[in-house]
Amino acid sequence: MEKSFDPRSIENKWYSRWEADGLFAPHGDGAPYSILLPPPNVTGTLHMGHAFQQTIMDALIRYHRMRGMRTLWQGGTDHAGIATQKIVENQLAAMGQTRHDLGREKFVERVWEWKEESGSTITNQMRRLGASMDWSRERFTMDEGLSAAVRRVFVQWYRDGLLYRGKRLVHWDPVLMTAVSDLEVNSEERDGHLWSIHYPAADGGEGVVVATTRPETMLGDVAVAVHPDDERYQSLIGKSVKLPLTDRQIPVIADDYVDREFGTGAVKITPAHDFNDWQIGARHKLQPRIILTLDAKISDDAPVKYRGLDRFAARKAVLADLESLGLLVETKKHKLQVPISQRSDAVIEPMLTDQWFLDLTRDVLPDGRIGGRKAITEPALHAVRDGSVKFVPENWATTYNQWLENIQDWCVSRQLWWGHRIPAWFDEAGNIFVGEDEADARAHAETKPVGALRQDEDVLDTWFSSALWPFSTLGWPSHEPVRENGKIVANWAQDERYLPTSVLVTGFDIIFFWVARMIMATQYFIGKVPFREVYIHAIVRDAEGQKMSKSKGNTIDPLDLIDGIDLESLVKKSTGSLLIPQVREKVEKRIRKDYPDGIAAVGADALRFTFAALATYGRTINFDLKRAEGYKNFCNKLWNAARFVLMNCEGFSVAADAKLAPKSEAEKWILTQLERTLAEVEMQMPMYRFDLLAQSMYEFTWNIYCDWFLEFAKPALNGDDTSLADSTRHTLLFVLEALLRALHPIIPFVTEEIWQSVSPLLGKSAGSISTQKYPLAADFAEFADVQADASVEWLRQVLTQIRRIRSEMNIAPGKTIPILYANGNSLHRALSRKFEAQIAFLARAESQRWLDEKETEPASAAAIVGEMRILIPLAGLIDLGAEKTRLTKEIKRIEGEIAKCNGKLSNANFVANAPQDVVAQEKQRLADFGVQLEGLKDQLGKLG
RNA sequence: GGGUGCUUAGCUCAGCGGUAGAGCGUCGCCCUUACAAGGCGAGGGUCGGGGGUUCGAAACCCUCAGCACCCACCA
Repeated sequence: MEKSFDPRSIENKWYSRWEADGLFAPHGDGAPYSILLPPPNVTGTLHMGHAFQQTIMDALIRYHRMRGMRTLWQGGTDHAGIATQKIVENQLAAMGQTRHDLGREKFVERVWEWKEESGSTITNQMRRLGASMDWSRERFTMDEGLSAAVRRVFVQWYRDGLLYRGKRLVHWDPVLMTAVSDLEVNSEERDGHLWSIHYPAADGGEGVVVATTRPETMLGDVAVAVHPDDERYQSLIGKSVKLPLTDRQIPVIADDYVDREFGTGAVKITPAHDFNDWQIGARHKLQPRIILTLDAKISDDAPVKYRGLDRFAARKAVLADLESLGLLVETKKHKLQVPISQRSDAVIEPMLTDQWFLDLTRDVLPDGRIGGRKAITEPALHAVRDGSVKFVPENWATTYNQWLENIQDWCVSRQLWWGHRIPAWFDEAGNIFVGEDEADARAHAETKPVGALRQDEDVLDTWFSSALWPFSTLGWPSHEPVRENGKIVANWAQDERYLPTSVLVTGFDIIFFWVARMIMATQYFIGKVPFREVYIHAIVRDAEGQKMSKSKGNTIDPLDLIDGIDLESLVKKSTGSLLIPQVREKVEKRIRKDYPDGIAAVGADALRFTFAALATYGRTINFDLKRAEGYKNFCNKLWNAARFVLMNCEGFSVAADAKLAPKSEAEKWILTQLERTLAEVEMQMPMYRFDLLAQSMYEFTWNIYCDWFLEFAKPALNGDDTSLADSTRHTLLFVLEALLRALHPIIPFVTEEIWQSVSPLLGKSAGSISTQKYPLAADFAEFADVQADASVEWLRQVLTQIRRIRSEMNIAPGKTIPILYANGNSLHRALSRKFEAQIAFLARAESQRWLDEKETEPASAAAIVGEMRILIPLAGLIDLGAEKTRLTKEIKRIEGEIAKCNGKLSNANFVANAPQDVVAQEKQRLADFGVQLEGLKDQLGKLG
């Protein structure tokens, strides 16, 4: 083995070998264990959040695979409608083209080309990370099988009366020119104004003053509303007012939606351009007036003067005209919530358009097939309530429930070109025909089509196909095997055993978009929940806690951590896509400050271990490069421990069936510690506590195995007792090999590389460590030895005490010292004899002996372990004053502890009420401290 | 307006009823033949404030303060 661990030289080698050997496909007859990959969008490259999530999934998959389960990690990518279309449109824009220049067919071809490119970038990134996904089953949300599932679902829901088309007010993105769902709209607080406008009465009276934040929409006003009990306006209700800037008169209506305290207590009603006004308009049977075009300009239904003006220009014009008419009563600064499109940052416009909706509020199905209220949402609520689907951490169930309980119908149509074309056709009379294809639509038609049929131009919301991911990827609705390039890639009837999947690993940001919708769709069509557990992980942010985003330039490509990147390349990469010079400058400055030397390569294993260690139950993870560097050192530590073991086992090996027979206390101790660590891992894995799991294994590897056991082994290996040396070799190998298996799910590459060298010495061999069994605590229970554990704990205390004295007394590390023992009992004598070699080696003792009862003690520095005293004679070594100071300080500390113990034990309530073992423990502590204090005081006295 | 979290060492975070912890950073001493990407040792916290429950609270309850995030139609 090389002196230092070099991730680059092993990672590619092992990944291609695993993949070529087909290790990632389901094997064996174990119980199924399956995970669905949340399909990444084909919008470019994976970011740290993906890498984090995929590391967690891969660790789970590898762990359960090694536990002997029939493991499927089903993956693929998502077409990501708007997002992907926008990327390609931006590319066209850079060449001065729009999608309309190409036409729909050519444009979609173009997007497919981009999909291929981005898709392969993504799968390459996943491979570099070590993701052991079953690539033979990779799917894409727009491939043929999945498209068939989309059509089937759409048609079925339509025929069940749950999908309908209607003219409704929807959230409209006037830049992208499409409807979006309410989930795709963010509300942002902006500084705006509240304008008060005077609407004169039609009969020449005073009229009314209305308050609005959107004066331009007054052109579409159809009424003014006041509260029915508002005394100020009683005389106006039922009368008309003149709508300024137009020649129209509109009625004053009464509706208790109006808040009398706000503004003037009178509200203009614009049903076509405001969600609230729409409701009021409907209640009062008012005809909406549309005064905006789809690109948010004033339409031809408004007065000539304003036609064609953009909505913001129109606002200025309207205000100016009102001002000059003396109708603008007041202009006040006002903070308001503005709906912003997540996709384009454009201000959303409520727009009256024809769209398709999934009915999520209807109570009863026409044929009563599912029955009960809310055919789609009720079962989804129920599944979480009765524990069929369990959220981890469980408080996310509250979020999920509240959303579902207040859900609105889902607008599923989008005015885009990239996506699943809606399987609906219109005849020349505007009748709708729905079917999986045109023939099917005709066959199910209730009326005879008038003239030719033409398919709906719109596509489905990208989340529509995502909702079907749990079963569409497994081949549904075809019960025939799905073949691609002659190879069977999925067979529904056979693969149904992978449903429900074992766990969904995802972020809380898509509980509504995706998690809830998968539960709804899968229950509706398959009659099963899609997954038993939903592990909601944290969102990855940068070291300062800022959300990672390309526009901030604080994203990191996981590959740049794995392979490293120099500063100039990093700057170029991070600023390349930034168009605004000021932003680019800022980002560059930040990068030069944060990464003055670029990013050092840490390798995939270290990155993975970092993710595991950061996976707490919290909501955010601040990714810190320093952590990754630390875990790179961890990999190196493991590597070097293995080198040490192999160096000391040259020419040594045992047969596969050779029984381990540990001879020394140290060997029994390390096996006991291993068992304990594995028991912790077994607790933590089902709870998804990767942070604790990583910590347990880190602690065992570094602070137990390396820091202590390897050191204990050295004298044994170099001593005269060859059978002890061989036993030690066996244990070194045995524990290391188990440790490698235990760590493999988190750090697969380095463990594989080392295992290939280590396992043959234990008579094992296999193409890959990943085909080996995961080590369980039970496998090591026979070696657990409480006695040895206690003995070695004693030894560690002795050594720690001596080392501390050496350090505090400034004894040069290389200098050997004489050690005297005093006051011990027969057990201490036995232990000191047993560990003589270890103490000599690890404490650099030139001699060790017990003082006789009557022998006078030389002036010494002393350590107290229980009632035993360890003396290091001062002659020439020790600063007497320093030792006195040290003892005094220690005495003070112990006295403090004793006071605390006494406080508790003298409290009658404590003794009476606390559990017996707690009281006993406290008494023991007091006794121990007492012995120690006595020893320390004695020692201080002896120093004069 | 509803909801969900968070506040513990300089930083990032575990701990969630019985002796305050980890990693990183800091400070000493060491190139000791697995590893200087390392070893040995040290320092550092009235666990956001205030009440309460309890023999005992960082942990449980109440309350206040601050910070996040999510949902929601006040023009």
